[in-house]
Amino acid sequence: MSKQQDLVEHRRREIVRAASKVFAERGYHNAGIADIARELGVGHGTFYRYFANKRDILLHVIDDAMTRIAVVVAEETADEADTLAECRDQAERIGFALFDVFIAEPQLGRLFFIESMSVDDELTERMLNANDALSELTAQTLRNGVDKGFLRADLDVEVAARAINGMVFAGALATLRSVRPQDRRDQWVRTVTALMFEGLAAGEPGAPKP
Amino acid sequence: MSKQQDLVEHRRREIVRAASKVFAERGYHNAGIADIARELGVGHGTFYRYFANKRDILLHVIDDAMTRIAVVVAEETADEADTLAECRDQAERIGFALFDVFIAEPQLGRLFFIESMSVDDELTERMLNANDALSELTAQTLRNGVDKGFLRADLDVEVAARAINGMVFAGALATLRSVRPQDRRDQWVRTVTALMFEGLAAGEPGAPKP
Amino acid sequence: MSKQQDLVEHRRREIVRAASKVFAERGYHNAGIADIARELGVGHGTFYRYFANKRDILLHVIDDAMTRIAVVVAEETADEADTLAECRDQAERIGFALFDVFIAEPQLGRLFFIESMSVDDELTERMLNANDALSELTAQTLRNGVDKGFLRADLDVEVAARAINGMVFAGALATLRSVRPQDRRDQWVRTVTALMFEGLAAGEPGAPKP
Amino acid sequence: MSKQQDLVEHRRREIVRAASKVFAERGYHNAGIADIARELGVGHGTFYRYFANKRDILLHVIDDAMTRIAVVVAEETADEADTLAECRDQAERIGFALFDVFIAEPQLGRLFFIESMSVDDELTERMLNANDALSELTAQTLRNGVDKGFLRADLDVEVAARAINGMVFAGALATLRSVRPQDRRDQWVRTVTALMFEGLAAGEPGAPKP
DNA sequence: GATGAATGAGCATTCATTCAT
DNA sequence: CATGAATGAATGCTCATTCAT
Repeated sequence: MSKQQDLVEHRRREIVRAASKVFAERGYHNAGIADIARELGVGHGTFYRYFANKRDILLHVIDDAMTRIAVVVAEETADEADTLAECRDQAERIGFALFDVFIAEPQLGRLFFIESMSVDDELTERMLNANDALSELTAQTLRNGVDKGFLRADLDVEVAARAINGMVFAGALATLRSVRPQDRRDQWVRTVTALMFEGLAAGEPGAPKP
Repeated sequence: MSKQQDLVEHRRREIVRAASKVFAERGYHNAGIADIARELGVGHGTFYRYFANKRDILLHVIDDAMTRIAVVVAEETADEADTLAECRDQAERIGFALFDVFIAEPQLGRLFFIESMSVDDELTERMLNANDALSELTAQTLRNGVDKGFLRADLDVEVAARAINGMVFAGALATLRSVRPQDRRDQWVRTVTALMFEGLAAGEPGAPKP
Repeated sequence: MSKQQDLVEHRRREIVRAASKVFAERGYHNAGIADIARELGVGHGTFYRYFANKRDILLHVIDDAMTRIAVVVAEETADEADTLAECRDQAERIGFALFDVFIAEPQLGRLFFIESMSVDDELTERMLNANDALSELTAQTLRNGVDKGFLRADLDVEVAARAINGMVFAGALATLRSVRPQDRRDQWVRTVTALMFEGLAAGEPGAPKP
Repeated sequence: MSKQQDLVEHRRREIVRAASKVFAERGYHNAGIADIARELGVGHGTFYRYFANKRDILLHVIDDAMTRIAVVVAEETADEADTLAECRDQAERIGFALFDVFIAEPQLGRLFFIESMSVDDELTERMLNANDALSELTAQTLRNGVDKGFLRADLDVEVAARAINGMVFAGALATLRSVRPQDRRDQWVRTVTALMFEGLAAGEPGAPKP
């Protein structure tokens, strides 16, 4: 009984995995159920035993991707930093972790940023909500820093959070192209962290504030 | 003869404009040639007198979008800043200008970031190249600042440029959702500029560098 | 403009005609859109320019059949008979006319009695309603006869009407099988009319024979 | 061994019973093997141990239905009537018996008249043959009456038999719709019998009434 | 024997593209 | 030049049937 359900769960995961690959490679619209079937070496009728329809598979593919990303971020966001240095370290850790996720599964970026946005309004909305949720995580971290006094008091936390996430996403997208993405990881994370915390300006004492 | 060509060019522009609207509203894959035809009030056979196929129309739609964005950015990037303050002003101007473009044509964001990435590999590649080009523009500006000494000497210019563009894109995407995007413009631009130039850290004298 | 619409109407009729044939020959469920297309010598996409889907075509096929039957029956039912002899004549005329319809289009019987009943509940209901309507026509004729005194006063008009229609349908179904149905027409109509008006019982004095 | 076969026979009957119900409720084409399996609470692979395929099950369902009808009719047709009154009584008995069968199993009508005719030519043919057989039973009864002189000498026995069966079928179909079919039984049988034996014509002297 | 997971033939439907008018 | 009727390739999905367990 439990074995039965394990088997079912295992098969579902296999399908989601294969679909992830195919959707990422060919895109949701250009990929046919037949492609996923071939990828998995099963008959295409088999899908419909595990998922209601093509969109349903994508939904699970996206959920899967989202979960893996959320887990990483949530893990590193759990603890509150008490000093600027801790906060900076935390930011670097999140950066490294996220990069590692996207490097480990090059498909993830495409699924997450592209395919999920081009199917229908409902799914797009869902992704934008997910984006909001991730931004909120970042915002909480920033808010903590503002409250504890080691981040600017006048920071627009929500906007800054979104902007920071935008940098992270740009990094993730950059991995889509580079042949050896891991090489750029340290470079990216360090640069973005520095940009976030110290800004671009050459470090004169007492950098002016608006 | 020249009048002929004007007419043709005018018709082409009309089609591109209508297709922009329809593709942005429904998405490339969900939009049919018939939808664009209806939007324009012409027979759908007419398209094939001006464009080779559906993809070809999208290509021109994207080109059109890209051109409008590039023009704005190039305009503001033309002059070289000589001081940090000038550079900061320039950054703000670019930010405002970009926001204005995306606010004026809410479709633009969707076309540029989403639809253009989910058609086929060739077009995706093209968009990533366009992204590279935009990043290079930003990078030049940064490089100028580094050379003139008012930006950090140790800045990884390429990565920073991409990260900054990522923030800008995040802002553009944010306009996709907000009902009154213009309200958020100043907020965004100021926050991002501050983040870029001064960083998040509360301004102690002599902020530490890595 | 009017010519345009004529063309459309003509095409619709052609499709209904072809579909009638194919549905009658192979049955609704066994017939594919491709079969109808082949019958008509057109591409199967053409259907979907004129009808929403397969069921929609059947609906029109049935409507068409029903109309042709209703017209015949209504025509002959229009006048009220004043004497038994007139009523008998009217019955014979209806019988002949119906037979002629079913003989002329051997498909009609199958479509009307069989295919229309085996698609879905809604359509079945519709056919049973149509049957009710036909029965009501018969019932009116009988009621007229009862009122005028030349039909039994104690006749259960509704039931008798349905029973009579049952005989007519049995005749129509009989044409489905016979190779030369017209040969049986006179036989059937005379026998049924006699049965209706004089009954089976051997002729006691006073019961007129044809 | 005999016990084995009993078990097998029992299972076959269970399946036929369940299939009767499901086919009658949803129609042959709309019913899936899975529906019958669910109805019976067994795995759907089980069917194929007892029947060759879906059509084979229907065949047995129909046979079953036909047998139950034929038994009733044959039972009442066995004895020959010697007088008009006996013949009339016999007709009423058959009518009552048939009605009772269709009332007891509302599914029967649909299976017998509708589903059996819309699967394929071979099965349709078979049903028409069964109809012929039933008509022949009726015809024999009529022939007996003609021979013995209490039915019209000039009766077209074959046609009359079919017409009479048509009335009976119309009654059976009427039960398909009515919510409380038993209420209409006596009405129907009396009206049809009267129609059969005395006709519609107002009673000239000598025409007996029930 | 019983089961139900796997299968793939089969089909309705869509829509970009063509071309006769 | 413009049109839209016609087309058929392409594809998602269903479900009867098989067969390993």
